[in-house]
Amino acid sequence: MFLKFYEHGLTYKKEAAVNWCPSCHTVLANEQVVDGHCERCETMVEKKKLSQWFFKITDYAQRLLDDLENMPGWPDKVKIMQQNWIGRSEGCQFELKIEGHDEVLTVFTTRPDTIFGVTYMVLAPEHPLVETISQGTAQEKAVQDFVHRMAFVSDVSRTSTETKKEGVFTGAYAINPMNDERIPIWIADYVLMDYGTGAIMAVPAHDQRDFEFARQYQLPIRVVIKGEDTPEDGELLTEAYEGDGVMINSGRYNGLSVEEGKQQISAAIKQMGIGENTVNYRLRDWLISRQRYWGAPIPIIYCDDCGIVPVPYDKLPVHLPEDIEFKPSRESPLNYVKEFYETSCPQCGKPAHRETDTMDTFVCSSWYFARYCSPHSSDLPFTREAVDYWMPVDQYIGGVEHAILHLMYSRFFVKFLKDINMLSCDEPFTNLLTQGMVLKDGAKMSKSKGNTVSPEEIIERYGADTARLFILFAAPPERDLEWNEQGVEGCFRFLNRIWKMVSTCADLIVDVELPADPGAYKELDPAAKKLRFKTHATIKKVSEDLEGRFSFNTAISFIMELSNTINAYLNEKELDLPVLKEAVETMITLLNPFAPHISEELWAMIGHSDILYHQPWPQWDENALVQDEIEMAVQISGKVRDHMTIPVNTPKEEVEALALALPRIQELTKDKKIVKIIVVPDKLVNIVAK
RNA sequence: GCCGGUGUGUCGGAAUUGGCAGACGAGACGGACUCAAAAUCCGUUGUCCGCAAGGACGUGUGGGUUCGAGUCCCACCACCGGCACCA
Repeated sequence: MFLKFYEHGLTYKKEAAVNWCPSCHTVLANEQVVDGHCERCETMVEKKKLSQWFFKITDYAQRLLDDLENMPGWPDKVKIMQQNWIGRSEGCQFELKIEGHDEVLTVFTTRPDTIFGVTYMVLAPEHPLVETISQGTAQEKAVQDFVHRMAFVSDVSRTSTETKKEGVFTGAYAINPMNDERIPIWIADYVLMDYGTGAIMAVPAHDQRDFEFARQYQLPIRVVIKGEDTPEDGELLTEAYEGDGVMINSGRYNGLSVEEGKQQISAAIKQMGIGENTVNYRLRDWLISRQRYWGAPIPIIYCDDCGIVPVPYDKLPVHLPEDIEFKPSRESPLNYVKEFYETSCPQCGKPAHRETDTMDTFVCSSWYFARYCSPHSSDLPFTREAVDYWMPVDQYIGGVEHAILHLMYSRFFVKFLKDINMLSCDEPFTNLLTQGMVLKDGAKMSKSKGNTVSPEEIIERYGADTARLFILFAAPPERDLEWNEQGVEGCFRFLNRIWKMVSTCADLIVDVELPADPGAYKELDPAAKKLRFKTHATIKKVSEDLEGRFSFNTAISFIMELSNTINAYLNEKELDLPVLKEAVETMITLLNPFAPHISEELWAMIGHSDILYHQPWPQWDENALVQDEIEMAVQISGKVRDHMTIPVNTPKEEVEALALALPRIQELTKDKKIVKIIVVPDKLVNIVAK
């Protein structure tokens, strides 16, 4: 995989200030840094300049974004998180001349309409022009000090909105291409080198960050967009005005709206040949090097003569040495394994050395599902035929914590694999369910918090069926679930009740033959008919809840209801044994996915010698769901006042008449005028009376 | 700050399309069984008024649409999650 990306120019090595976790002793991708802390061990990450391997995921930014539109099977939450992470923004990139220098300064802005409001420029401290333009000015020393200091400030504190912005004048000036004004060039911590061009035009009147900086360093603030009640004098502003309005102080563009201004000024910039409309993404390339032992080796050899040489395909895979020693330095032990490290150059044959960094484990998890489709393929990672048959995955289940890690990396991989013709789907996972976590005392179970519940203990005490039943019953799958001992107890009791109930009636039904033709159930006494209705209503509800809805908790509650109904039926004087048997069998069968062990036992107990798991899922009989009579609610002006039991499909007029004839309704409406009557067939009737 | 999501009894949660809110489970209370306890079984359990029949109120708050709103619309509050100096 790595070589494929490499061949297509999507893998590159570059020196950059990267995220370094001092505790894990490795670098991390942007996605693995949460609030400035390491995703794994929560240590504060540092910045370190290192030469590292990257995957060019940014080349796929637009497609990763666009295709989210066609993924109805994914939760919006996850799609929005990916959208934000990719962070597309449209704007205009253009060049400015620097007074007294040949170099030009390139900036990116989403607000070209505010170009007449530029009162200073800002470069990131790491910007390559910083040294050149400050050289020989009175500011040179101050600039050097500032740049030096910034190199040691962590990204977290630098990019925090809380910390005060800091900057220093470079001594140089740029020329505003629209009005030839001289604009001082500053450097400041609030501009980031790795976004856009690392340089901005500052418009303090219409950008809050620029506004704060300008106020702090007494830089001028010029209003160029007039909102409804905003002052025209920048000195009177209390905060930047970022809303819509009419352009002012902008020469021949005065009077235009923000939208018109954006278009016309970027058109002018393009015409002048100094810039064009561009799109920027917040998404950065994926840093995949790791200084860990565990991980796929990066198949690269460094040769003094040939440089970077990929390991040839016939020498793959590169195996990790197993005879290794972990040193307390926590450096990757691969650096000390000569047999691994030392090798020869595949091109010239001279002694060379291997890359000792390994790949981020997310690389491997980005395509394992394709490998799963053809696990036995030995010469290829997977065969085209197998992936085309199985992929994409119909239903994927995982935690939300992977929303912008695994789930985006995998999408990137699949798109690339499609591009190089290794598979033919656009997306890896058609439907996604983000399941919740199991919590104890309101927190994620973890050893360090000491709030774990050991599965062995639960299984020992209640059995695996109870544990499974509780987990599925306590909350819908996408929600977090609080582990509750009493709830577990409740599920255990439920299974015990069923066991007892089936035990007591097994003798009654064990030899009963169920009629093959459902028509045989026609003549039933009311109690039996009710039970049969419940049986089939339960089949329907449980089937519907499992299919697509994944509503396991409600499915289980319906089975509990059926069990309660059967239990009540057993008190009847006359039992209809086929109906009873059908109900009991159905209950056991529906319970099978949730409590496989006990349901198999019960299945055997009522006389079956085959395995329940092999039985087909029960089908409901629509005829059993047809009721003769139905209870309707009778409302007066939206409030339920009475009920009546009437035949189903009673015509509207009759329902109205019956409702009005009820003594209670007569009583309550006798002094009132009936305005109108609404009948919802077989549900309720609402009499509007004044 | 921006963008999402959620808000229902004592608790976990139902209510799938605007149609009887609180299914199912837990907890609590009362009763049966027991010398007693546990387990089990039966009953009650949204709040308030009432001996009762019944009534009033009730899905975060305030308003709106509708014969009818937990569900739709507007504003606000609280909590959770994501992003956060991205120009």
